[in-house]
Amino acid sequence: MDRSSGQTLNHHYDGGTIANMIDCTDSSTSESRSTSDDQQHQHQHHQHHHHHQSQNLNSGRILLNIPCKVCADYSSGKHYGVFACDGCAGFFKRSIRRNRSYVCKARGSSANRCLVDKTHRNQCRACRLKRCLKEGMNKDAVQEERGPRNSTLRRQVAINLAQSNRHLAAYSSLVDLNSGLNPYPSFASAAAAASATTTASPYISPLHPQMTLFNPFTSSPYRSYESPASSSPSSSLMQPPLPPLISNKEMNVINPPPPPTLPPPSPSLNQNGSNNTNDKTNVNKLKENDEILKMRSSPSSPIIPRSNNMHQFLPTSFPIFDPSYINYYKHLFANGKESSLNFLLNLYHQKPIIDHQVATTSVATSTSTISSSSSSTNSMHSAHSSLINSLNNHPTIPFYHPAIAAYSNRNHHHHHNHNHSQPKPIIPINEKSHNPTISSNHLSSSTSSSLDQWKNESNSSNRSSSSPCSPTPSRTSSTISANGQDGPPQLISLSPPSQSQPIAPTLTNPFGSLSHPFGPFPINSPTVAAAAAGSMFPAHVPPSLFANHLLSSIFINSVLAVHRIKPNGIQRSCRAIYDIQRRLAAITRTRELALVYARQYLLTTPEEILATIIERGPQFQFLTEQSTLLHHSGLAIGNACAAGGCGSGL
Amino acid sequence: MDRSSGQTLNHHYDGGTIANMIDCTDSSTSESRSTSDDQQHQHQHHQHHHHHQSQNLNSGRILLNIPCKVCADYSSGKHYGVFACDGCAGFFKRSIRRNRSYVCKARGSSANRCLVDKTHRNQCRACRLKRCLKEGMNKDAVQEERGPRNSTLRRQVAINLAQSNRHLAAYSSLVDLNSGLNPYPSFASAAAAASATTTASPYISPLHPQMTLFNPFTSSPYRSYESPASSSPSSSLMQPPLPPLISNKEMNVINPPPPPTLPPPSPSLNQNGSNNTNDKTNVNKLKENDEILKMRSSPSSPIIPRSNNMHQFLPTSFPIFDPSYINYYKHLFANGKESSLNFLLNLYHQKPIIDHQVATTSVATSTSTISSSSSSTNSMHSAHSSLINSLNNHPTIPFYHPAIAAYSNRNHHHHHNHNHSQPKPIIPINEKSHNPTISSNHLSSSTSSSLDQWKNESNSSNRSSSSPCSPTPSRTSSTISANGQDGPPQLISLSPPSQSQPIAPTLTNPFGSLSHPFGPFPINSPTVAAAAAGSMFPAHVPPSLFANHLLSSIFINSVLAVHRIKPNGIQRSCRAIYDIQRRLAAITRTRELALVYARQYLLTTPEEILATIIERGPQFQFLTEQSTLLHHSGLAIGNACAAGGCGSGL
DNA sequence: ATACGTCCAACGTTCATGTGC
DNA sequence: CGCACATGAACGTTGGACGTA
Ligand SMILES: [Zn+2]
Ligand SMILES: [Zn+2]
Ligand SMILES: [Zn+2]
Ligand SMILES: [Zn+2]
Repeated sequence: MDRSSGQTLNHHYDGGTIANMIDCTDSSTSESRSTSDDQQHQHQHHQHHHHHQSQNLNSGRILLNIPCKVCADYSSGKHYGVFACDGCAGFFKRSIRRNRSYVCKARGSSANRCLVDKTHRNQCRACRLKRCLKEGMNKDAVQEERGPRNSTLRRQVAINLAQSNRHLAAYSSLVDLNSGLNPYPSFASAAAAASATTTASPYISPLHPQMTLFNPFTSSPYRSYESPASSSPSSSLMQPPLPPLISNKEMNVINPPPPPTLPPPSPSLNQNGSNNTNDKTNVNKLKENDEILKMRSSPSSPIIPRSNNMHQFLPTSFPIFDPSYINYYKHLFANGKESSLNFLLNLYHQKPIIDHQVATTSVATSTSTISSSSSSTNSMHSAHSSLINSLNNHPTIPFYHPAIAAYSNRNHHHHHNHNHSQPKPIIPINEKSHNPTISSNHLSSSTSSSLDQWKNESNSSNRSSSSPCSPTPSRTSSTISANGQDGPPQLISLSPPSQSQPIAPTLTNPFGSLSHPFGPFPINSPTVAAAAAGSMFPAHVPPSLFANHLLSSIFINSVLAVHRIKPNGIQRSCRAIYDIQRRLAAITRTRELALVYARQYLLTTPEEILATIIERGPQFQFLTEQSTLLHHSGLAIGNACAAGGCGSGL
Repeated sequence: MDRSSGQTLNHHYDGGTIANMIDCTDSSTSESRSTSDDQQHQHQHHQHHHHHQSQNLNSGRILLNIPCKVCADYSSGKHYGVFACDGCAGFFKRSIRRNRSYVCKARGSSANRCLVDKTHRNQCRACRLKRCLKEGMNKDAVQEERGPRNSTLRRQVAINLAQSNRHLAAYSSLVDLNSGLNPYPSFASAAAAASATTTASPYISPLHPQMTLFNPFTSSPYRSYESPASSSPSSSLMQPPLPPLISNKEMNVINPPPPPTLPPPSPSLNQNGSNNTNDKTNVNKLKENDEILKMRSSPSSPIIPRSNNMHQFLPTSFPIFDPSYINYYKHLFANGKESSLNFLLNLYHQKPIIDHQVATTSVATSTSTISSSSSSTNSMHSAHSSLINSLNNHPTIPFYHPAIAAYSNRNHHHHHNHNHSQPKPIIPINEKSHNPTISSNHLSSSTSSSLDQWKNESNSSNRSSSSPCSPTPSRTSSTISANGQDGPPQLISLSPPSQSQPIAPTLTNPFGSLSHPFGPFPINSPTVAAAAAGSMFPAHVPPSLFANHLLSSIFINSVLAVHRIKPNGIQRSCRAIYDIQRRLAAITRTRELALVYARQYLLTTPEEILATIIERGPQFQFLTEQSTLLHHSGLAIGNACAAGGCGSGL
């Protein structure tokens, strides 16, 4: 086993030959550690009773009090046989794996004797590596490189479609096909369609380079609500600096570097440049080269000039499902990954039935104070403006975001000189709001074997003759009536419809729910973060994609209310999402990655999402720790999947 | 370290056929091995050359000469139906359990044809999994995730104990100590008190041996509601066999084998018996011997005759906290298990203030159809009977249990001949019920620095002079009024107080909440399991002890409503818990371990818990389990503890 | 004993950031 | 400045050790 080759063993177990041998090799410094292994063993056991390990305050990272044998930094455990810090471990791994050989630049008597400590360890690679080897780091413990964890996306879709095809066939056998239109198109055709346009994604299209501090999604109507974060330090509390809201990767997508910088594909790999020193670099170059070739050879990827009109490259329609089959969609989402695959595929490959008749999502309290664009042709954007509206005005919106909790626990991370002697109260939040899209009124249909069980009962009467995916909704203005309840349709049932309780500005809401005591600008209210921090669990978040992420959840549920979205709508939605992100980020001082994912959900083709889901499962990448967390708890698989992530497709 | 054993193994097999084969394949890596191991290898190889199975010297690991059918490494026996190594077995388990799907990165003709052997098995997970399946590994043999082991739970408690001192110190500096009574007893004194009576628990006291199929907690008043599971096969569905509800361990506690079987402590360890074949057994024997010695030498552990009167050995009082500081307790619970340990300590070591005036927990719908013993002297039991009552009657109880979800996902696992061709509907549940103990009406107090912020505002007027842990509640009959709301006190606010909506027997609950369409006997209703299966998330479970386990959570919250419990109450509570367990187990066909833990919580004294901690404390105090748990989680410590712990105090 | 399980140290990758050219 | 590469903190994975029925 590779692992077994750890030097560790030698040092620890034999106490004799090998350790002595190694110690003999480096007699100069080994005095402090020739006793080292055995004595250190004793020492460590002794230390166990004291402060053997110290935890980083800001993260789950554990650092031991044992110093790195190379640089005397805090080690994070044994690496390659010795106690070493992460940096030295990584350095050793990279050096060994790439077969690097460094040369000390020092001359004279100080040659090869550079000081290697925490602050100087990067000064001389040669001496650092020498020190690593001298301290006994085991080359053989460096394993071979493994494959990438997630792959380049679109290519692999077609590979796995056959499997999904069988899966879907089981469903399609249950479907009562009328009008000859298969509501579940076979994956073979889907694969063909996908492969036809593969790697030709126009969504990786450039925009105008803009100020990074402003909303990159062109002129937002919400800009008037932007808090001048940099201009006005009027807030009473000194706040940590706002992190960048958009990652470099996303910024490269929406606002890429100058397009003609694609290097010409190298005809020969060995001529790739002067700094290729080994094979591995060549392999990487090969991959890059392949990518470049693909992008070049893709039939429909011209060199797109910079433009603000990103939407011209978006798909012309983005059909969403029939709300009368909302229960079936819920089932698909609840069933985990493979079903959401079908969901996404159906979502993309079906023709929109409700062609130009776009549902307008009506919110209970639909006086949009923000949106100037709640036009009926853009229901997605309307949903999002209502989302922001709710976020601003409504007292009972479930206000959970993990970053907020993280914020209140880590908020003084960057500012050690603040007074944080008193612990922040962690206050649970009792939420009263419910998402109607996950209400359950279909318990009785569990025994029926056809897809009719998934029909929304309130709408099934006038839709029984239509195909599940080609319905004509009876009323287009209310797309979600999850409870089968008559009355005003609600996108997000944030409150009792009549609002019998006035919104108390104080905190003693008799409903017990979190009230937003601020106005429409909740940015600098510290109570929000403190309050939301107590909500450890997402309250009524459906077990779907975007679970655990409230705002993404709201987003995805608002998507369910949309029948179509046009490119313009996608852009506007991104704008809205960015606005939400900025508001939240102003509170939490984090990047609010969930909303980045929400944008990516919009800006990514379903094929891309599909490929990612195939590879990673429906989880946020940064949330997989939760599944690890749940791995230790007693939850079952489905729960772990749902609770652990179920995040955005990308 | 332990890992070194792997290397040893590889080397000592090198002379064999398989090793030669492997060495031929990857000569590069084997050549680079240190020469120091070669001698060892020769030696061991000679030793074990002709044995079919060999055991590593350093561990009990046994490797066979049969190669892994997947990667040709040495197998350690059959895993999931085929001979496989540990790595492939674990990989298969993880992949199946997490429902992963991988995509081979290879292109062209070599796609999905990656070499899978010992050294390359980690290069392509897709091909590895494919190979696993091809070789016949059985997906169905992968079981569900189990809960954390008891030892893990103990260690976590130990870790949290170490932290709680600091945590509590931060609070105690803020506490205005009046009457000279430190409301936070130092852990040193607590430890001393615990160690004084350590392992002398009279609670490990025998009972009458009873039928295992009946409730071992004597005659339950709920027995009339028991479904004659074995006698009446009247249920339409053939159900899988009910697992044993009580582990052998627990049964030994409550109903032990004949008591005088305590063996005399062996004076010499080397004479321990004939079946000690190695050191490991001797070590275990040493531990056992030590235990026996301790039990014998404990001053107050007489040989207790079998008796039904277990309660005579229970503590006479079981004081619970002041409800006026309920918010503080909530905070403690929200902060994770470290705080809940304080909870336990405070809970036990404080004198009951409300001495004989036991609070009666009144439930909103308090017409107990089950309990014949809702006497005022047993509030704990009353809480539990109301729990059962709610479980039976109430439509809006958050009905989540991981085992239920697990059941519906795999319910036909053991019975292949059932028809399960149609997929089970997974139906999300929209829950309306809220746990009042985690309601938040204390947002405004986040900036106050004293413990007064934790005071329940509705009760704080007449309690401001009392110590946080020694209050005199103003009204004893309503212990929890979490919202600061006047009106009927609610233990678990399962419904709107006035019940404006009649409980609809159908499924079209306008509230969108899960209704129990069955009567008071929900045992054989398949819709319950199906419906509850959709509830992936515990709705409003506080992030406390027993998080993720609804019923335990309800239990622990009901504890908050109890000021005292008498031995009789503990027994009756165990009865009630068992009843709940049986009902749930009838649905889920699992053992419902969470409720076993709940009983242990009752039957174990805080001294026992503490003694275990102290006993193991120095050993585990600085271990890295928590770090590993937290290492991958972006959550802060408290959250991770709360989310990952979810266990009973023991 | 076998074959499930969990646990966790020590591997791995990923990617924002830093640094030198 | 941009580019290319190195760095290391933060997660994810693996498999040997050990618990349990
Ligand atoms: Zn170092
Ligand atoms: Zn140097
Ligand atoms: Zn194998
Ligand atoms: Zn492959």
